[in-house]
This record gives sequence, C-alpha cells and structure tokens, in this order.
Amino acid sequence: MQHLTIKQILKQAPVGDTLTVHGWVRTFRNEQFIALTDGSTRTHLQVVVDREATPPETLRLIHPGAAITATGKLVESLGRGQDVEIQADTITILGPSDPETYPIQPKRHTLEFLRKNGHLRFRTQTFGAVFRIRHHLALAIHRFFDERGFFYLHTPIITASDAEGAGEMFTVTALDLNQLPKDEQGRVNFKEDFFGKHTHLTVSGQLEAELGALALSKVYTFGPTFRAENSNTTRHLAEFWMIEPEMAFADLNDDMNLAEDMLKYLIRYVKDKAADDLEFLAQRQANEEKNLPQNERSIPLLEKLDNTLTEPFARITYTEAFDLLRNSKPNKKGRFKFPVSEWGIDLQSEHERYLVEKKFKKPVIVTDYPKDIKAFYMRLNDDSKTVAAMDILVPGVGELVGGSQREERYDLLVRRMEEMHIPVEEMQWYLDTRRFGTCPHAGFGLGFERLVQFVTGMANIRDVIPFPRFPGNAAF
RNA sequence: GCCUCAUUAGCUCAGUUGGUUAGAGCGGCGGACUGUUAAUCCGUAGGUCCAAGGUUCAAGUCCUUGAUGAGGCGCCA
Repeated sequence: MQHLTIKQILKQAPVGDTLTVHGWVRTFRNEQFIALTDGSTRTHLQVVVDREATPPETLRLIHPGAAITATGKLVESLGRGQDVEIQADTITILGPSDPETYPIQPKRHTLEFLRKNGHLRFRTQTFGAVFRIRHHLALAIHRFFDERGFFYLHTPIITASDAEGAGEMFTVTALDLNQLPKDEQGRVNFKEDFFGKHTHLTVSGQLEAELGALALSKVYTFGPTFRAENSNTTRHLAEFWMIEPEMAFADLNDDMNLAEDMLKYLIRYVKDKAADDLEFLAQRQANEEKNLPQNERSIPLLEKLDNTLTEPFARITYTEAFDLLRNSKPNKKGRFKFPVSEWGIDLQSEHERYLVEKKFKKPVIVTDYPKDIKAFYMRLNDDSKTVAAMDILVPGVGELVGGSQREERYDLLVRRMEEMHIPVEEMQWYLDTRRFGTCPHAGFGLGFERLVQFVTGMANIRDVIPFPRFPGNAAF
C-alpha cells in the first residue's frame, strides 16, 4: 500500500487532500491531539481526533508508543505550533502500548536509562536524530569516495593475520570449547579448527586494503572492526565501524588533504540533509550542559561544525606540538597529570585536549611522530627518528583519524618488522607488495562512531551505535 | 585493567550530627476541562532505600565485601 511518510506530508503539505498516515503516538494531549511520528523526520504530525466519531474503546487505547493508522483531511492547523494537521475521520489502533509498563514516557529520560532500554530507545527524538544522521554520514562517505574515483573494497572480517598490532583480538573458532583438541605441548591445536589455523575477527582492514590500492590505485574499506580490549571509556567499543582509504602514488600530505576534505564534505552533507536533527541535538547538548561552569562546556555544536567547515585544520609536527605543550601554562604550573618534559613521550588525552580545545579551538593534525610510539608499517622519515604519521584530533572526541604514509621500501620495512617482533615469515603476502612494483602510498583509519559523536555532539560512543558492544555487554 | 563517584516510588531526585510514620516533581490510575504543544486543574495508588554481612538501644544514613552503572585514566579509531 502506498502512503506518504510524515516527512513527505510536511514537505509537500497537500492541504485539502485526504491522507492515510501510519506512525507511533508520541503524546496525546487533551484527549484530542496526537503528536504522531513515523521516524522519517524529527517533526511530529498533529492528528486531530474527532471525539464524536471515534469510539471510546479506540480513544482509550491512544497512548504514547501505540502504533496507529489515521485517515482524514490535511488542513492548515487551527492551533499554533504547526502549519498543517490531519483532521482524522478514522483512527485504527494497530498495536496498543500499555502506558503503565511502556518505559518511554513523554518526558526527559537519562541516556543511561535509555541505554538500559536499548531496544526501545530508537523511539525517542534524540536517538531518532542520531541514527538518521548516522545514516546520512554512512551514505556520504560512499559518495565522497565514489566521486573521487575510489573503489569500495571489502576486506575480510575473519582474518588469519595476527600481526596488525592494533590490539587484542577475538578468536573465531568452530572447535568444541568443552573438548578442545591439544597438540604435543598441550596447547590448543587449531589445525583441527574450521580454517586449519587460528583465526580472529579483524582489527583493521588496512593491510588488505594496501593490497587493493597497489593494483586499483584508490580503494577504501568501510566495515565492522573488533577489538577485545578491556576499554571502559566514552570513546571505545568492542565492535565499531571503520573507514580506511588507501591511495597509491600518494604521500602524507595527500593523505592529510584527503582526510580534511572528507570531514568537510561529510559535515556539509549532513548540514544539508539533516539540519533539523542537528538543530535539535545542538539544543539538547546546550540543555545538558547548561548547569556546567562555562569553562567545562563544549563548543556549541553548530559553531563547532561551522568552524570545522570553514577553517583550515591546524597542522603541526609532533616536535612542534611537544614544544608547545612543554612551554604551555598548564605544563609549567604542573597542571598536567603527565608532565611534558622529554621528547618521545606519547601525547596523552589531556595534551590532545589542550591543543584542540584551548590552543587551536579547531581540528588539529599532528604529524611526524617518534617512530617508537607508532606502528611498523609507517614510513621512516629522513631524520630516522620520526615516521610519516598523522593523527587528526577534534574537539570533544580526541583522536578521530589515524593515518600514515606507508613504508614502501622493502629493506626498511623488514628491518622495522624485526625490531618490533612482527613475524616476517607470516607476512610474506604483505611484503610481496614491496617486492613487486612497490610505490609510495598512504592511507588512514577513521572511527565511524567517533565521527558520529563529533557530528551529533553525543558524549558517549555507546549512544551513537544502534547495538553497542563493550566489556560485559552484548545485548540483543 | 586502574582511580573516583553513584545506586531511595515507573522516571528524575531530596532525605540534616544515625532517631521513631522515608518525601517532592514528573509519569500511572480516576475525575474535570476541551484548540492542546512534554496541556492544565482536583483526587488517588505506588517503596525488599542495590545485595549480603557487621557496628549500634536505634541504620536509607556508619563499616566490610560483592553486584550494577556513570565519569576519568591507560590501550586506540
């Protein structure tokens, strides 16, 4: 059956037409006015109930959360607060919702409460807005890369490569866990497992993406990624989605430009597609933070996004960042928990926050990190101390992007792998790209949920993914 | 994994130096009103004070252990 969504009705406003609408009751005021939502847009459609014509047993079932169908004429609203409304001739209750037990009330709930009722939180305005924006961002990512000649490459989710060094991994096995086959040393014998070897859920598609890039020139991955780290923060998930472009014939500068262009493109796209949802989330964030002291509040959401859009990102080397931090007021006054004194230290959250939120007040790209705190595949700079790496730090989220120019020189790569105890013999498939037709190439990884956090202003990463997985939690 | 804080009605919270019958607002239910905008007004029901143990004449309040949650840190995207 064809029908208009509420978004279409509000946009087209075919006043005078008789329409049938489906949706869920948000509120029922005055036993007469239904605020109806179908999730297509943030705005409700007001359905005016004909109290004479509607049977009392129907009226009794109109409660928040109930699914209904309403048929009637669309008219210009007689009340203030909306332009049009439906004068319903008939209301059909498709699915009632017991108001005594339905958890979602027409009032403010905490995100914590909604997380506990995660199966129903989609019904709220906040999560509706977040997941509509999540959709727009995902689509925009594909459009961005497609417009630039990148191919979408599906890298494996089950992987035998355990040398990516990106964190603890989840084992994938079909073995009977109660009767594990053992080898001579008494260790689990994965030769008897489904794949004949020990396999895991992927922690990154980068190494496989490099294989694609060294043939198709420009590729990207966009898929789920898994880390078995016991991370309990507002920025980590055990299952998250990652975007990893990889470009042949590109250096670190090309890499940074791509990432910056992409973030700007995505924000522009969402502003265009979901301005009302952004407005709502901006208001939400302001309300949440209105009781905080001024210096603890976030940059207002829309202002933050506009800054990102119009300002060029700050670009500084690790060494410059280090000097800046070492000479900063909080460092001299001993305010940092991790004092900045020796070149080579990793930047801590508090340092990144200082750079982004106090010093530059916009996204910052930090490049050329000491090689000892970065991964084996990053290209060694001429100083032999730093690598061609870049991290993009953004307000509120911290590290949004991590990327690098890859080490394309076979000998240097092997030396780095040996230094970092990467099993060279198991990585021949990767090293072959450097043996046959190697070339400069670069790429980055962008955490999709962190991007959604950045764009929506949601504080906890668990609130920007439909079904969050984190230590101790795998509901649904 | 570490640190800090929290857990009281369906939800959001208050509950004083330990003191006798644990409160409010919202929500629910009943009623009134009928062009409302998280409607409003009147009435009403609703509690294993997270759990177990302890201290005390007396514990929501103090102590111990545990569970769960939140925030921070580390690991990173």
